[in-house]
Amino acid sequence: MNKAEILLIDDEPQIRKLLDILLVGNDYKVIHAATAKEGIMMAANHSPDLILLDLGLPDKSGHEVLKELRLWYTKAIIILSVQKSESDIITALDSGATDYLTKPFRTGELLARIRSSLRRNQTKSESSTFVSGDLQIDFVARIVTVNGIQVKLTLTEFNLLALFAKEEGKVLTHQYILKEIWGIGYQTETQYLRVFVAQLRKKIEMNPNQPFHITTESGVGYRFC
Amino acid sequence: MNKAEILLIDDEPQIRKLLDILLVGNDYKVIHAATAKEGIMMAANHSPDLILLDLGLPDKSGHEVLKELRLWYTKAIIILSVQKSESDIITALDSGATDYLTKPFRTGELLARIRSSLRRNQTKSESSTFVSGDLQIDFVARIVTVNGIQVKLTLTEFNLLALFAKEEGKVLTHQYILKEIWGIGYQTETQYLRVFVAQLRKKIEMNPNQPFHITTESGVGYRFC
DNA sequence: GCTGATCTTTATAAAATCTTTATACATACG
DNA sequence: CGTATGTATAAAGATTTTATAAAGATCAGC
Repeated sequence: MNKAEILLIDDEPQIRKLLDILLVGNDYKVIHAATAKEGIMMAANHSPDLILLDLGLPDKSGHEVLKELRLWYTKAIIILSVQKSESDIITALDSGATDYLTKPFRTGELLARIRSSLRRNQTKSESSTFVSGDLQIDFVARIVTVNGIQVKLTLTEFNLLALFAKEEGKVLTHQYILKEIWGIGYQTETQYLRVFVAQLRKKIEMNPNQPFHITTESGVGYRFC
Repeated sequence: MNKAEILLIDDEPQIRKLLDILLVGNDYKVIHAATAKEGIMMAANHSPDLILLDLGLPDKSGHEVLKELRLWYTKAIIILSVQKSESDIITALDSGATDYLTKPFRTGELLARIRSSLRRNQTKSESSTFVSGDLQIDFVARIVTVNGIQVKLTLTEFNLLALFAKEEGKVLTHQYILKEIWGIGYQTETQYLRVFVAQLRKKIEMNPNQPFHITTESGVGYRFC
């Protein structure tokens, strides 16, 4: 599981510092922006998993920033603000804020609300994908694409590729692969493996004669990268 | 658009009365429960769009109620509580609460947070209609049209198609589909599935011999797109 | 109980996939 | 160079999986 990336838009350096320590300490990846303009730009470039937005920015009203972000940004936006007026809260929530916390906030509560927001993001699209160069594997949907073009794999071909991807970089012995894909008792049928590796290469390698993803480790097995 | 239905679980009659007036006045349909037991039962029977849950119930801890509800209830649950201790808030949010408001709360803010939660519900769950090329499915009215022409589906056929549409793009295994449509214990009856897929294709595919919407993933299951 | 609709079960042909065989290529080593 | 070992690939054969029709069973409404 990768770290969730949080974009922090706040003009006060002390607050940014404080939150940075808090969030990094809780295993999030944090990126910073000090102004509205910078914040929107970073949101567009990084597409973070969650945005913490201070309403009191120097160059633009936080409500405007929120509206602008919501034109395209669909993940969680939590508002942090010294403003605790009801109208501010209502405006922000109705503009698409996920949550609204007033400063000073309790750090434990902030973390819990971040977890809650991230959790809801996730359930929406839980496609665990693997990417390596031109190759992309979606394990849940069982879709494999090469340069964006979908490739049709049979059951065994897909299982084999998924095994390779899970053990990326390692050398997998013939015996190990045969045991995992075909089961115990097939560990001497290396010819099966050769046939299926050849078929896989034909489907996923740009140039099957000089395989890039699945390389042969003669006498041992295969390596995927 | 139908009125959203809100289940209010609170033992204090005055609060229920107050909230009822507020919510009905804002065009929600409201149902009441005074105890944890009653609340869970009503949630199961009515499947409301949102639950307002008071933590201070007489018969069971609110945290327990929350956990019990979250075993199956996936829509929004907003906690109302006089407890403003941080640990209560954290526990509730981590148990799956959508939001947490401390009493006394401001009515405008409550309404805004309700709107926010309901909005998220909607985008998350499927919109009431699904469109893909020539095919259109109205989940509420249970009507399916192909090129604007209404198609008559039986109960099981419709359930199957709805399941496919909900999980668009993914491969659904035979077992999963059988469990969802026929229930646990039918997971080996793949022949049922084949028969119904063939019937569905005959009804919704332009060219049933070369199916476009429901494709076969041999040895695994089916994919809808 | 009858009727019509739907679901379940059976039978069989067709398609897809997996297994096996055959053969060619590559590399290392005496 | 010739042989041995390991590998790649095509293609034929065997097996599994799937599509479809159609017969039998079940159920609700009249």
